[in-house]
Amino acid sequence: MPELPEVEVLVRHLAPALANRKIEGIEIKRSRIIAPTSVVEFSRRLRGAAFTQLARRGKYLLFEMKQPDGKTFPLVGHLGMTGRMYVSPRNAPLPKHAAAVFNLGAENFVFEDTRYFGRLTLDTSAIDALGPEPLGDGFTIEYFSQALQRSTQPIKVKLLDQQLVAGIGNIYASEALFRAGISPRLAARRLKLPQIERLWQALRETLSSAIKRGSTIRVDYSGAVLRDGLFYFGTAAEVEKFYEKRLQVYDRAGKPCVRCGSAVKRIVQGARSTFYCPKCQCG
DNA sequence: CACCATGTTCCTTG
DNA sequence: CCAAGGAACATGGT
Repeated sequence: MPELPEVEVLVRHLAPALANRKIEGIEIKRSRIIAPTSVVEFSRRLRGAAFTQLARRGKYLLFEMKQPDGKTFPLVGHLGMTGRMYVSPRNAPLPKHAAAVFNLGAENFVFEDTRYFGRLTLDTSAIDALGPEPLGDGFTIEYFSQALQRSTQPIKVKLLDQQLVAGIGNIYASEALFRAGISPRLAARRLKLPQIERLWQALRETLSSAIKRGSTIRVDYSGAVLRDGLFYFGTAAEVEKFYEKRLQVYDRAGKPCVRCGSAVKRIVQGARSTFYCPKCQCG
């Protein structure tokens, strides 16, 4: 379920549910998701520890753990393509693709991941390589402009570079370029300053409005309820209402552009789909 | 059967 | 050495 907004919404949901909960036991069902940490080391460090703080960095979740002696250490999570994390009653059945289960006493903290691309590990090295937070103070127009000048890659591909800016994924890269009216094929270094400013603004608006929307829907990550096809859960009516106006171009190939009515196109860049309106995004 | 999928890493090629 | 492109990872949906 991953891109910055969905991770942010998840973090806000999980933080109060996990705060001060102690880990009584751990079950690792797929060791690849804790790599490069070993199962033995993972269990040794975490059994008896408690969750304290929870934060987000790019698409990563940063759990602060506290040992009985008061020392703290970080636990790093990533949802990959299909990961979900939630707290559910201990007697609830575990999902088919449960990757890790933490016994919190009356409840379990479950990390479920169909494709097992996600991570829940003690290795924090991935965090160090991340660029600035797009919604934070470090992501200035000056920084963005300088960084883009050094790249010949198409702007859509460059936006997925987590060292440029952290948290943009395949969906919101297309969405932000649509909002800014910029062609995804334009080489990064070819963007003019007005375009860079528009894109900078579009990125921040796209992400923050997605966070806002995600925060308004009733989210039940644990329930065996409907999902919206990607990230969220709720009743049929809730999901339909939520889904309706969520994305403006992504996955809309052949459908009319919401702004001008011409057909949305799908192209492949860097082996991944890009969606755009050839008429609104000709710059 | 074919192709597609929210992400990251590793390998090859130029 | 660097950038770019692609495959791999693993499972499911259409």
